[in-house]
Amino acid sequence: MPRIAKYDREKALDDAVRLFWERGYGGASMKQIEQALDMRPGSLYATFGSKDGLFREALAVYAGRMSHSMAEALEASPTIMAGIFAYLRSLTEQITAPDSPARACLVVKTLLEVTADQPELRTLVNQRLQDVEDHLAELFEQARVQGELKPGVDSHRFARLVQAQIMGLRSLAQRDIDTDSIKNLTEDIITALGAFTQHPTTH
Amino acid sequence: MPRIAKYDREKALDDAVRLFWERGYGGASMKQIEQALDMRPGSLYATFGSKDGLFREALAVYAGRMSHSMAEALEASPTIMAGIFAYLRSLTEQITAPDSPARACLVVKTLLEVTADQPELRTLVNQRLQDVEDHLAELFEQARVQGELKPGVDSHRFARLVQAQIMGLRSLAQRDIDTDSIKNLTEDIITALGAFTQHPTTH
DNA sequence: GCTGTATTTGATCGATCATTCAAGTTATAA
DNA sequence: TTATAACTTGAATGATCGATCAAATACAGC
Repeated sequence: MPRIAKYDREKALDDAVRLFWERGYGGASMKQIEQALDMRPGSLYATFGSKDGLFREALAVYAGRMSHSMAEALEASPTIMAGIFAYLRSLTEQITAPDSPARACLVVKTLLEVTADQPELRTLVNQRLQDVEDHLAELFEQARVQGELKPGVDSHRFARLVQAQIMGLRSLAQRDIDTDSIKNLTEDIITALGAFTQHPTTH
Repeated sequence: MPRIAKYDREKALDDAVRLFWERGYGGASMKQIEQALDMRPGSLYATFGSKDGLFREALAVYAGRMSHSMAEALEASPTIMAGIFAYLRSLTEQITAPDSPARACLVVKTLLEVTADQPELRTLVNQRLQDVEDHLAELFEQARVQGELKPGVDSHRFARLVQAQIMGLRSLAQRDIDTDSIKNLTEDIITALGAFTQHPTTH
């Protein structure tokens, strides 16, 4: 059994995430992928099957990191809503970092890029976003029971509102805009969401 | 002086808006443009110069319609904030219409699609979004003076919040999601923005 | 109807797209 | 050391990209 894989799969996927995040699925050519991953076509196709296959794996890595980042913020916070707000602030730090490939979310970029003739990719992206909604909804259901949310707040509906806030924050941050404005926006979003929270426990 | 222009420029641009809105700039090939506009390459290039030129004109038409739609809502409303909320509801109706090419905003789709090697397009899109921010900021400055906004609200900062809300609403609406959820989201966004408004005058 | 010119057509351009694969290289097992 | 299998290389594939242009077409003025 000879020849160990020269290229580190994790390293390659990390480079792929960076490239796809920066340029989008259609905007990243195989030639650019070859350069970014320092792999030749044969190795790429042997390892990932296709550009589509590579993108799927890169998207999974990206989504895993995002959800890990949210989990961290939640663990470090006393309440769920405090954790959500901490996550928004941490996310703002991440995307305003000078080496961030983009500020907008890769999943949302793909959602807005994908067309009807890529049904599998479309389904995949929708599933990722549904998963996030479901995860948020579970959290908010707990928060509701614990009295962190105003009476009558629907957890799934609130989850979609929060998801829309994140999409809006990160899309607006994709504009040529200064960091302070983005941080102010994050604070304003937290304030706006305050319309749905019970106040003693949050902020 | 023979030969009158066979193809109606407005009709052609309308078709171009539909196609670009649905498929994005990179996702629309010249072949598809030829089909959608029922024009052959020579005519297309004689009329619009390039794919880029056609897109710029289509984007201007699109942006003009959006700003017209907002102006309509404002005219029909007693206060500025009521007009903004009416616009959000009208926008929701528009994008959930069965024949809408997409729910997400063409300008935002382009913002998330465009890369560093398209600096003119990037600048163009950023300028459009800055124009919207400036227009909203003027409106909110009026609203502030008229007591529609809570004391201390910064008009430009609030304008960016509202722009982010629209981006978030329309991006989330791009998911495979039912119309009722989108309408609920719109109402929740209006509720959330209530954190910045003086209440007797709005809703 | 004829002439002249603006417009349209459609073949064609070189470049780039994602992908394939035969040949070469390298490391392990015997 | 040799054999073998896994991996890498890079040229080549056909398709499609945006764009060009000579030839055909259609309309206004006479």
